[in-house]
Parts: sequence; C-alpha cells; structure tokens
Amino acid sequence: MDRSVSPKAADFSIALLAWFDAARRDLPWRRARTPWRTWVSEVMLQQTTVDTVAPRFEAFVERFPTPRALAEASDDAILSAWSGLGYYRRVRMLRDGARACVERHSGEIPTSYATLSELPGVGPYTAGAIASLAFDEAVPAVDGNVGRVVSRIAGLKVDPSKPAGRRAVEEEIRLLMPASSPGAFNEAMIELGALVCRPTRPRCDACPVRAFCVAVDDVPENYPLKKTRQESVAVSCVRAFVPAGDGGAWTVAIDEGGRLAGFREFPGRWLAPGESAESALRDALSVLGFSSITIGAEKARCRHTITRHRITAILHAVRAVGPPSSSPAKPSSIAELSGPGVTTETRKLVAAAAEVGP
DNA sequence: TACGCGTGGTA
DNA sequence: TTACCAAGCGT
Repeated sequence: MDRSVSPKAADFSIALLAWFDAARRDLPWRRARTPWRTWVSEVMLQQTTVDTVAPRFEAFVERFPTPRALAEASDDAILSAWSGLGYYRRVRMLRDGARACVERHSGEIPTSYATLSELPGVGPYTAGAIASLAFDEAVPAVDGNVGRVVSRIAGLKVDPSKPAGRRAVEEEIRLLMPASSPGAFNEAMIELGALVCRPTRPRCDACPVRAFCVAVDDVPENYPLKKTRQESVAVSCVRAFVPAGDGGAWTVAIDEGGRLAGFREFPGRWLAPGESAESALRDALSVLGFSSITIGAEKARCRHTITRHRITAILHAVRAVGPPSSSPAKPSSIAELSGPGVTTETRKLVAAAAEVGP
C-alpha cells in the first residue's frame, strides 16, 4: 500500500491525523474500541444523528454485551432496547448478523472486510468501518461524510450514494490512505465531515487539509452531486380509542413483514380521498370483530412523518362491544399506551389526548 | 436502479 | 409550517 502513497498523500494524512488527535469528540463508542461496540455503533448511526445515538449506546451494549447475547434475544427485548432510534429493521438485521457469527464463526466477529461483507445487514460502509476501525485493515469506509469530504477534495462530480460514485470515492481514498493507520484515517475523515466539511456552511477556514482541496477554490456546497428526492405525500388516518379497563384501550399489533412490524397501535386505517372518518372507522373496527359501534367526538390529533409520508392522525372516542378472543385486537393498559411497545404515532396521540383532558 | 424504512433537529 | 436531512442496507 505504501508504494502507491505519494509524498502529497503522506502530507495529507499527517495534517488530517494531527487535527483528529486534537479535535476528536469524546463519544461513547470510542471509549473502548472493540469489534462488537464498533459494529453496534455503526448500525445505530446509519441515517441517525450522533445526538440520538449517544445516550442510548451504552445501555444497549450493556444489555447485549456480545453477538451471542443479541443472537439469543427475543423480538420484544431487542425492539425495546432499540426504542427511539428508528429504522427498527436495522436491529433485526443486526441480530441476524449476530446469529450468523454464532453459526458460522463460533460467536466471533469476522476480522476481514470480505468476510464481514457476508453478514446480513453489513454493507460496504459497515464492513469497511468495522474492518478498519476495529481491525486496522486498509479498506475504505465511505459514508455520507466521507463521500462529501472526498468529492470536495478531489473535485469529483459524482453522487457517492450511488455505487458508481462510491467506487470513484473509494479510488481516491486508496490513493490517500496510509498503510500505518487506516482506522484512524477513516475515522478522521468521518469526523472531518461531521465537524468541518459540513453539508452547509463548511468551515473551510478551520480545515486542516484545505491546501489539498479542489472545491475550496470553487463552491464547496456544489459537491457532492445531490441525489434527486421523492416528493412528500400528505395522508390522513383515523384511529379509534375504544376504552378497555382503567384508562386503557384496545390496540392491534402491526403485521409481521410490514413497516413497524411488532409494534401496537390504535385500530383504524388510512382515510381514502373523500371518505368520512366515521365510515372508515366503522369499517376498520368491524373487520376486527367489534360490534354495536358508536363513533364519538375527536379526542386528539397529531402530525407524524415516516420517510416521505406526512401523516395527520386523528383519534376518535368510540364506544363498541369488544371483539371475540380470536380477534387480533387486545386491551392495552394506559402505561402500555405510552411505553416502548407502541408506535411513535400512538404515543403522540396519547400525549395529545392527555393535554386536552381525560 | 429506485425505493422504503423512523426519528428528532435545524434553517 | 415545510424541507432536508444524519455514520446505509436490502430488495
């Protein structure tokens, strides 16, 4: 590797690593750099901010200290431990990856990029991050930060979120990366993107590698190429608060396989254009086996966004005779309705209803 | 390849 | 208020 590193690349690394040594943040996953802690943190940080992950990281690795511990955990346990992090599919994939370690590697985490890449939920970035940060393998790890930093430094007019753009960025990294400390190099590039080479208002005046940067003399914000975004869609849904016991209400579990699988929510459904809330609720509750349905007043409403769907959820008070025991609907206590087993939309509705009054 | 997947923060 | 995300991955 060293033979391909030019004197200019060596100067780049020296400047970058000196900056990182002084500026690196004290983050939980950096305090003990084990392979498992690295893996967990990288998955948590996918599309999720440091401020969201930091307060939840230690509790998770304390509860599941090894891949084997997570491999053997129940759905309820992992979803509860992941509560508040979003993208719940990630923790199921992490568990699948942990199970693969148990089944194929005696519970150990593979040490090479190639073998890490064969684990479920481990893509090019995560494999590169674990291999380099935990095992010091000299491989690129291109996340959103690194894609932005490298496209600016090299003046690449590519979209690093696409495979072709990512490969172009990886080629540049191979020219720059020092054989002596690839892990520190990758982590420093990520940190540079987060603290200095930001998406908007980059702090080029404080950049340790501005002497090597093409975009600093251009318009840095023009790099990298932006991905085209889907238009967001406004949708409404109606839900029923059918009392069940002391402050509680009937809920249904979301089907396995769909989004938010495993969480509970108030019964209801999307509102078709022009459809009345009353007929939609009557329909949804009948399907679940409720009878003698009386739709009451609006009890609460909330706004909630899931990816590109802007949802307005409206909760109605409803009186009805409970369904037979064969129904998927079950009673939930008031405590459960504001706990980690329900969707965020449900917690918002419960909170909004509490503000109005019981 | 384009899309779906959750959440909380910022402009 | 809405737009745009923030350390991606699987399908």
